[in-house]
Order: sequence, then C-alpha cells, then structure tokens
Amino acid sequence: MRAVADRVGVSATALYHYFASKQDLVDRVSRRAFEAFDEAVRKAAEQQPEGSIDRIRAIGEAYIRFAFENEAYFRVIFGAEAPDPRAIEDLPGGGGYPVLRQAVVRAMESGQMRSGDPDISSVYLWSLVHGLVTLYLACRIGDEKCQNAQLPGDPQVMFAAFGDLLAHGLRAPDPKGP
Amino acid sequence: MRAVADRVGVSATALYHYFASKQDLVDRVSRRAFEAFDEAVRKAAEQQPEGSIDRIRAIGEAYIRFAFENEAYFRVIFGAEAPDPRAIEDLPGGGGYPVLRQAVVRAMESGQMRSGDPDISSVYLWSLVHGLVTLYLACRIGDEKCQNAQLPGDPQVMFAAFGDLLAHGLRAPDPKGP
DNA sequence: CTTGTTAACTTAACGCCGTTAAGATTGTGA
DNA sequence: TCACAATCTTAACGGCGTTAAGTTAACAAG
Repeated sequence: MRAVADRVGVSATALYHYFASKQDLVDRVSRRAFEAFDEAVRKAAEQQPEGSIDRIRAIGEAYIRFAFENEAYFRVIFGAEAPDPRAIEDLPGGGGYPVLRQAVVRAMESGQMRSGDPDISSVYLWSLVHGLVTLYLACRIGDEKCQNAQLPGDPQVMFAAFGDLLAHGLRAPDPKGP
Repeated sequence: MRAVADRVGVSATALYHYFASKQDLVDRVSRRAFEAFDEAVRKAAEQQPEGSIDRIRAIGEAYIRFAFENEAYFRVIFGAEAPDPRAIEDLPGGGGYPVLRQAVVRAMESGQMRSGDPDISSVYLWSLVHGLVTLYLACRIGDEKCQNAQLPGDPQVMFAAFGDLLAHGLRAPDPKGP
C-alpha cells in the first residue's frame, strides 16, 4: 500500500478512502485485468471467420500472447494471489471461456470440428492452452537452464507444433482402417 | 515463522539455526513435495504395462489425484509461492515430466501411439493435464457457483471425457477419407 | 572434576507491512 | 458566511521476517 501511495504521490492511509483494504484494491485491479484479457481474446477471435478452425486457433494464440505480454496481469488473474476461486465466473469475460465455447459450437455446426459435447471440447482446448502457458511461466521450458533445451522456448511455437495432435489425436491410426 | 515455531514448540528465532530464512524453509518443503509428487506419478505408471496407452492415462490420473489430494503441496510446487521458476528442473523428478516422456517414447515404439517428436506429444499431454488441474483449482468448474454447472465437477471425470478427443483429435473426419 | 567448546535455544528489538484513529485542510452548496 | 462532506495527513498498533546478544545443556579434553 505504501508503495502504491508513493506512486500516486499520497500517503498510504489516503488509499483507504478509495479501497476498503489491500485485497479490495487487488480485486479491482484484477477485474480490470479480466476485462483486458477478455477483450484481447475476443478481438483475436473476430479477425477470423465464424465457424472456422482458424478462429479457435486465433483464440489460443491470443490467450498465450496476452499471458506473456501481460504476465503480471495473467498472474493476478490465475495466480495464487487471486481472490476467492469461485469469484472467477462472476468476473467480466469469464476468463475467456464463453468466447471459446461459442467458437467451438460454431465450428461444430459448420462441420469443421467433430461434433460432440461443446463443453468437453472447449474445456479440452482451454486446459491445453492454459496448461501450456502456466507450465512455460513456471518452468521456462526450452531455457538453457532446462533439461529439455531442445524444446521450443516460445510457447507460440509449441502451440503451433500441437496442431497435428489437436486435429488428429495421439493414437496410432488403426491399420485396418477406421 | 512464528506459527511454525509454535507448532514445533519453540521460539521463532530458533528456526534460524536450521533454516537460513523463511524462503529456505519453503524451498526445502517444496523439495519434499516434488519427491512425493514424483513418487506418486511413478508408482501409478508402473502399475500399467510398458508401452501402453493405459500407462499414459494412469500418469495423467495420478497427476490429477495428487493435485487434489495434496492441494497445498501442489500449490507449493506450481504456485506463485514457488521458488525461482528455473529451479524446477533441478528438483527431484523434474515435475513428473521424465516419467511421462519415457512412457510416451515406449508407447510410440510399441505402435500404440502415433510416432512423432516425443517431446511435443509429452508436453501436449502435460499441458492438458496441468491446465485441467489448475483450471479446476482456480475456478471450480461444475460448482453450483459456476455458470457451467453442467460440467463434471470432478476433474477425473473430465479427464476421462477427454479420452476420445485425445485419441482421435478435434477435427471432423474428412468425408473423402484420410 | 573442572574447563572450554559447541549446539540449541531464549528474549529484546529493528524495520517493514496492512490498517485504524483522530485531526487538519479544502472545496461546495445554502 | 457557515456547515458539511470529501480528501488528506500524522501517529500509532499489532503482526511479520529477521538480527543481535545472551543463556542453557551436552560433552570431549586436561
């Protein structure tokens, strides 16, 4: 609080006229973070045709881009400093999930994506990208410090490398045909 | 430190004969957490045949199980309170990655998994499961508080629901055949 | 048995933190 | 002009991680 107050040029206690507590201040910053995050994902999605796989890819890329260009924001959103977990759904944008889900539904309707429960597929994609981001933030895969230095250091590159697995799965094709 | 000291029945400053600082204490606890995590994943893997898809599935299930049965440990391992990110690779077990990678290599050799860069496939799986866990820890998907209450509240169930997507991918099969 | 040494532990205190209490200053509408 | 609310200040409280200095217990060497 004292540091924030200094930056604003005010005494620390003055902040308590605007924020009930430090947690309240953090919560309100994190709400802004959610808005920025949601906007970034939404804008990226809109630049690709509805119902396309490209749109889903663009959402994933925007997710990753935002996380690394606004690492502090991303940590506020999904880190341990975040407010009560349950609150996330109440925040603007719902963590980007609704945009993704909508894109998945449309892609299924257009026939570009295999149809099924859109929530399962959406959470699948969401988990994959979110996990990729948090692993890269936690572990710096591909760094010289890392035992897997042969891996791409750029999560976007890694995400691109996922393309084939995402599209066709991990299982070896049945030699007798599907 | 004072709380820990109370639990041990000792004054807070006495701890500084065993730990250089609070961070040092946390680091040493987190090293234990890594060991427990690695052991849980390794044991689960060993109960399934080498080179099988089941072994890979078991690793994923163990990852999820550990995270939820030892949530505090998991947060220490992957949370923001963790020590310097780069250190993760130096810790025992490497966050479970080597076990997974080995299982993937074997599954490719046995022909059960489509062959390719084992690191890409391993990080793919790792990201998926890790993301699933962190999303469930952060957002409690499927809670009554959540807008997606129709989703399974149990991450293991969700993971099981991923099976088909993992195996065959998201893309609609080409009507003209592969 | 004494003595010196070392490990284990204590109390007192420092500086920092979030926060509260009480009062001062300032601008505004009647 | 005066009351009032908004805005901001200083002083201080209790809690934190941590340091300094001193005390106690155990034990090997003479």
